[in-house]
Amino acid sequence: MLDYIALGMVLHEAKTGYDIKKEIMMGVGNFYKASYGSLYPALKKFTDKGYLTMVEKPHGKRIKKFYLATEPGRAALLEWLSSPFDESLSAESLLARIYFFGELPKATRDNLIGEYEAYSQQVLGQLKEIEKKFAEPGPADDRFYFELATLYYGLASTQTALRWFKHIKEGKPLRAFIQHDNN
Amino acid sequence: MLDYIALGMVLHEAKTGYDIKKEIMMGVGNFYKASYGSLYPALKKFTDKGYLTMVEKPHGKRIKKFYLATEPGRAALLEWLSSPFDESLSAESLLARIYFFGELPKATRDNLIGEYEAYSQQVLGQLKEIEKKFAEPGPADDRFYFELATLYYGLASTQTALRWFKHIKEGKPLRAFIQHDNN
DNA sequence: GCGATCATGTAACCGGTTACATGATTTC
DNA sequence: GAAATCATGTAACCGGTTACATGATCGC
Repeated sequence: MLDYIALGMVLHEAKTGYDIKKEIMMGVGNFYKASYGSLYPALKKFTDKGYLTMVEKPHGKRIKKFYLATEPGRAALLEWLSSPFDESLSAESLLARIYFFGELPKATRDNLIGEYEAYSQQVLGQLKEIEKKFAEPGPADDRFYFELATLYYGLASTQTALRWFKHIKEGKPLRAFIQHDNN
Repeated sequence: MLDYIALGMVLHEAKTGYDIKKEIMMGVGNFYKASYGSLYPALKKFTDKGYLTMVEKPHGKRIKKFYLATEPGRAALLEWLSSPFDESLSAESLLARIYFFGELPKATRDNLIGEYEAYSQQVLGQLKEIEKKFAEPGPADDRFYFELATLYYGLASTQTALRWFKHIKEGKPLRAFIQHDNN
């Protein structure tokens, strides 16, 4: 996953490993962290594979290594972005893909977001099933309070995800997605 | 992490590895998945450490192994639950801990939830800073649409988390946390 | 000149997954 | 008696982190 994220960061501009890490922190750091211990080997791997080119530029007494995506690299990224939804994909993986969705044709990404949406809808249904089972007795809210609390967190997150998918599929203005009132 | 989650699942009742896996799926499966390839070794590790007892019960031609937390095991779990917040903790790790918060005295857990809350508040501030930078120009919402979209997802999730922390710290009824209207 | 930060990497470790292996019990 | 699922494990692998090692450049 880190390998593709790094690749995505150098589609349009050559960057050093150091810069790529900063870019990752700023761009997807919200839900994904990278360390040099995995980044540099990943860059080497994708360079060996032909997905990246590396050019060395002297900078004073030192040599900086600039990485840039090749055409096969770009193609590989698009394929990664377009690969069909699979239940084993983590939320972070989905978010990382969507980060680069501007690279995909609208039809493709709408289709993919639709898949994510369908799955979230399914998860929501499952969580609601579980909720029903526990909520039935009525006053037994005390015992299992925290066990249930995490379930409700899941319900809320899934609802938010669903709302977000719809929002970005329709290309609505982003600021409208969140509440700007309190705090 | 799996080791502690498994331990938490056998605080009050002895279960087989197979049962523990099902319990994990039902209880925290929402945000955490376990596989046998990690579960069985984890059970062995904590049994060797004295955190779990294992008793074999014949069942027809076969022997089932039932695991149950020991007193040191319970103490270790409480210590894990109580360990102070640390930025490197994942959201899943936090949720898993909170799942077992019913085992902690109210003062301790309120204090911990307060720490989580403070950190989320800080994250929210950072995300809002980034948002401000991008939102400033005004009409440049088209380019970087998906890059920004993940930022707004982060903003919404963090807001939800904050609302949830406050909700459960006050012990409010859980059903009141989510919107039951649409769908 | 000093501290921050730029800059690149390696080695040991770690928590986990996947695939494999095996077979008993239950349900129909 | 077949299929589902109960039940326990191992071995190879994998994506990553942590700690270590090293040194140059920039801003003050």
